[in-house]
Order: sequence, then C-alpha cells, then structure tokens
Amino acid sequence: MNDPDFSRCIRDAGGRVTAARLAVLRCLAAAEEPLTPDEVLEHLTQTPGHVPDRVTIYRAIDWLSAHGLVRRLATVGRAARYEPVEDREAHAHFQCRRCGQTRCLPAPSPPLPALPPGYVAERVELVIHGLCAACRAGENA
Amino acid sequence: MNDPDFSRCIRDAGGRVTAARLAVLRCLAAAEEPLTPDEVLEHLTQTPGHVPDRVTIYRAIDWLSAHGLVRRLATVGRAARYEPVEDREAHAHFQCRRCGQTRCLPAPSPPLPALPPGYVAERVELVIHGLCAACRAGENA
DNA sequence: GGAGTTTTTGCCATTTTATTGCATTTTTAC
DNA sequence: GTAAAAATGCAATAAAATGGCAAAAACTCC
Repeated sequence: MNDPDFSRCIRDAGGRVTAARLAVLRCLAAAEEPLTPDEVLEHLTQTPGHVPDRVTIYRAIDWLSAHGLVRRLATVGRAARYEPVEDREAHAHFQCRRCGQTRCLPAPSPPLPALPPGYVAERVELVIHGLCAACRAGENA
Repeated sequence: MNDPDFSRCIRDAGGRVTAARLAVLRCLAAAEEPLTPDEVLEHLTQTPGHVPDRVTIYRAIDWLSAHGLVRRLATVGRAARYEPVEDREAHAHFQCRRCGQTRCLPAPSPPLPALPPGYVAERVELVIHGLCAACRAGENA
C-alpha cells in the first residue's frame, strides 16, 4: 500500500485526508506487529516530518477504527493495540506473557461457536498466550 | 465450589488464606461473566461482610492470577477482566462492541496455529466480537 | 486560486485503570 | 500466646484514555 492508496481509503470513508491520519495509517501498515497509540507516537517521533499530538493520534486511531481501516485487538496488556485492516489472510495473534510482545501468526479462521439467540458475530479473534523465544530463553535471568 | 475448597486452593498454592482472597475468588466464581477489579469491588460492597480496599483487590487478583486460580482475559474494553480457572469445558468469549459486555460461550478449543521456532503456547483464547441481543435491538436508539 | 464552511488539531485539564511505598494488621508456625 | 512472615489499607503516583474549546487545516464552491 502506498500513500495515494491511504489517501483514497480515508477519502472513501468520508473523512478528510489529514497528515495525522495518513501518518498513523502508514505507521500501522508498515509495522510488523500491532502497535499501541504510544508506540505509534514513538515511531512517528523517530520519523522525519510532522509529529502529531498524542491526543490527535488517539483520535485518528478512533476515526480509522470507526471507519474500518484499522482494528482494535483484544489484548492482555494494559494498552490497546491496533493493526491495519487489509485483505490479508485471516490470522491469529501471539501474546508473550513475559514481555507483552504481540505478533501475528498465520492461521485459518477457527470454527464459529454457537451464539445465544439475537447475538450477531462480526469478527472472530484467536489469541495464543505463551512465551516468545527470547523470554523462554531468558526466563531464569 | 464452596469455601473450604477455595481455602484449600489458596493454601495449596502456597499462600495465606485471607478474607480478601477468599472474597475475590468467591466473587469471580459466583459471577456468570468475567469481571473487572472494579466490578469485583462493587459486588463485594453490595455483599454483607468485610469489603477490602481497591488496592487489596488488585493485589489479591494478581496473586490468584500468578498462582493459576484466576485468569486474565484478552479484552477490547479498557479494564482487564478475570475469570476463575476451573475444570470447566474449554470455552470462548463474546464481546459486544456497543455495551462492552463479555460473556462466556460454549466452544471447543480451536486448532492451534503453528508458532515460530522457540515459541511456547500455554493457552488459546477465542474471542467473538459482535453485538449482543439488546444492543442489536437498540442500535438505532 | 481565494473566501467561507466544516472538520480536525493541539493544548489543557480530567477521568479511568493500575501500581508503588510504607506503616499497621493479620496469618501462620511453633 | 508469641514471634516471624505475609498481607492489608491508605496516600501518592503512574499509565492510558477522554473531553472541552480556541486555533489551524482541509475541503467546497465559485
């Protein structure tokens, strides 16, 4: 995805194309893992160009999320993590219980459990909890 | 599960049996849904008997969690939610995107995705996002 | 391309959620 | 019952997120 694409996504969603939204979307798309709002800010700080305010990043993420361009993940850590909604394969997430790292795993969509009457499922999320390689090696450190 | 059981669980885990730990464990076990620490406090406030401090509830939950009696769920909402670790069937969780309600769903364990080398999986969590019956009905309200 | 309208931003303050330090109390072993 | 260790309560603090409002930016129309 390049910038014109990002701009069009935002425009198509009915919003204004602003530096903050572009930067946030670009940052999340470039990241290998889902990021927290503060991590997005950190990345943008280390990148040439305009750095939006922290509150603006929260609002940009909220907007992107409300318009389906970005997705909030269920996380165990304190801060919410977001990833871009792309036409990628369905995938799961791994969360390390020691360092909190969250990363994407290739995985097919699991079977959908039966819901109570009247409930509607919109998305299925699979989270694997465990230890990453580094934490496993250093657990006794 | 009754109180003597709770006491023994705590003792077996190598901790002291205190009013706060018992109350928190009893509360989580009695709840139909996973609760946040503040919800636990609220429940305990409405219950006859000693009401522990909020911080004590956090610490009791941390201890119970560290000793495998209680489990922290991956959530989309802001506050962490906990449920007792019992010998129940494996189950999934439903989260309503509108009201934030989290409830348990019967579901078999989904297949485990392949992990990167060195990674260890300890638990698999399945989260269904969507709308609960009430929110679906009242979405235009 | 410039004026006018609407949306978005930045800053400040505030709320919500969670954690830390330390003196006091409670639990447990003996 | 007493002593040692662990847990609690309170106050302060940190971390994560939100709300209000004036200033700035993006878009529309001509």
